[in-house]
Amino acid sequence: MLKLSKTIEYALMSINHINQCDEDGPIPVKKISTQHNIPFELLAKILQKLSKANILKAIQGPKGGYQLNNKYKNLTLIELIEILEGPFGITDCLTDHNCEQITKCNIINPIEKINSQVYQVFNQIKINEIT
Amino acid sequence: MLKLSKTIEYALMSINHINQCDEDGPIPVKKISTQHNIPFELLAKILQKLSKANILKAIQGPKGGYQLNNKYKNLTLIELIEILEGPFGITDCLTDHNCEQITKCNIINPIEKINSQVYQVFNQIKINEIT
DNA sequence: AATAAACACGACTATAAATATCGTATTTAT
DNA sequence: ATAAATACGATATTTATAGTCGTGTTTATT
Repeated sequence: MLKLSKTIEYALMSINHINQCDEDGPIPVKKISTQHNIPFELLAKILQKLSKANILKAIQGPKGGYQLNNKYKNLTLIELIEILEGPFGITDCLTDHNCEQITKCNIINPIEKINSQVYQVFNQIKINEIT
Repeated sequence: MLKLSKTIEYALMSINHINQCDEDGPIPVKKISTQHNIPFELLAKILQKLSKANILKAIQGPKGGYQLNNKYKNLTLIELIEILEGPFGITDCLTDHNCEQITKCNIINPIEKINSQVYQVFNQIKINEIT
């Protein structure tokens, strides 16, 4: 509970990997997946999402791979999470509105307080600064 | 991902319920579970844990139920989480140390930073104050 | 003493979300 | 033309959470 998903971990590892790479050329998924022991197909999909969100730039064909886009420099943790997993919320009722307890819920206020505090923390964390 | 578990939600609802109850006598699980549409057996277990941790006081026999203990007044969210779910950590590697990526992990520092920030937030949240 | 209303608790099952795999298509450097 | 790469929907597997069941214990009330 309250775990960062593997998806987020793999994304952070990849961004960090690409960022710290000496070579200038694009980095293929294969390199990242073997070096960090991440399932290839799974990682491929994650990087595709980041590419669609313009965090990474995809280059196809031989000698292709992924590069960091400028947009990455301002990327916050909350943005990364929402790109990969949709709207952020520490309970389902904050994003989905299908709650068994809704009629007699007596903790919606505390939940919202906690949620906004976590949101704030993640909103202040820049991927650029922590990796 | 990064969801508060139902366990925590149910615990918060119960504490809040007991706290706001007009009657002075102990509140039986049954009342809380029916009023908030929470599975009885599940809730029973949660309250048993809180009782073992001296957050609640259990009173057995007819007219029994649960009352708040004084300890509840200083209870933080992080304590509640750890009572009900064990050591807090936003990744398994921070608590379990069985990680597939351990040899080539390049994000342990960022992970630890994020973890300690969330920990701090939860450590400052007093259940007493938000409910 | 008998009864019934409550808590105590280990073992088990079900469900949903996360994780991982598979198959096929597309792009492009050489 | 070929091979190395991304693109992506569909499916399968795994895991953690959520929920159920059965049995036992305590104690107020009669």
